[in-house]
Amino acid sequence: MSSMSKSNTEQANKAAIYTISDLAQKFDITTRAIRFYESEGMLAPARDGQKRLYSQKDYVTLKLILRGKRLGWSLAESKELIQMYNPQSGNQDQYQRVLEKIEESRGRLQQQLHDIEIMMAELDEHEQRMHEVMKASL
Amino acid sequence: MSSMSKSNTEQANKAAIYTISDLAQKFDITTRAIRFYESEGMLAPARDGQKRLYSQKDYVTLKLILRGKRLGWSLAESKELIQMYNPQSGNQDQYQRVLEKIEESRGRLQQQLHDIEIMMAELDEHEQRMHEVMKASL
DNA sequence: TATTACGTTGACGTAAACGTAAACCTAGGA
DNA sequence: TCCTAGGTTTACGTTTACGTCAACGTAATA
Repeated sequence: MSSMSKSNTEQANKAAIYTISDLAQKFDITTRAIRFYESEGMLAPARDGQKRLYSQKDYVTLKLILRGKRLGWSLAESKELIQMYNPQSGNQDQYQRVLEKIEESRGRLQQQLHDIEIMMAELDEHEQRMHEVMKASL
Repeated sequence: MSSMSKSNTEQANKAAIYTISDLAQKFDITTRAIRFYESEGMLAPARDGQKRLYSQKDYVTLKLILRGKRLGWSLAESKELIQMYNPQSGNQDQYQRVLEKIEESRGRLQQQLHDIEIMMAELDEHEQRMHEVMKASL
């Protein structure tokens, strides 16, 4: 009836909460790893008594961490990125520093992009040679 | 005068030889690292008495190792790749296994490519937000 | 009520990839 | 002949990123 109420799914999403083993399953990592990331100051789950309760934000943070890992970033580097994404009120100078870090990250990603292109090309080449050698060996 | 002789530069390249500190300088790594890679069976430089002499092939191998590192590959993984590139006479089965490894490497590189695209997009987004916040804070 | 499942906090262990220091050799100048 | 600059081996130390117990709490379930 009301066009003013936010969708229930949105409400549900905001309230979405995971246990530590939920996340471990979803991301195929161990609970130990998740606790370790917390000890490194990368996660700060809520608590129900002793038990950790992870929000959607924690979920996203974990996704960032693991994406970083796949790209060979250290946890320290991913932590910087994550902190960068977390809104921090600051002065112009600090904004400037964040912009520099963004540029830095971009630079690294571009280098990796370049490395991947070369590796792909070399794999292609090698595959061709392999096919030839295989034919010759028949 | 002869169209049969290989170019001198090619000869020169084959003879190209580096000391360990030459390579350390060129790649901006320590000699310790280079010796470590050898101890891991990834390099096998010639010797002049005690001293190591690195060929063009060693140079290329080092390049592969470092490219792998930039992409977050372990030395063990890079070693596999390097061995894959080294011509090994084998049977059809072994060729098949090499082809599978090539596919595997490609898969990983594609995942990384995808991760990079997402990261880049997120960096762009965040930069936009930063600019807005900076304007607002003036 | 006893078990099972899942959670917690220590705390020590481990693999990878070098760093660092000691103790030595050796060829080429001053 | 004595440095100095480079090279060598051996060996222990260090950082990162968790793995692996142990010892315990708690909630649902047979």
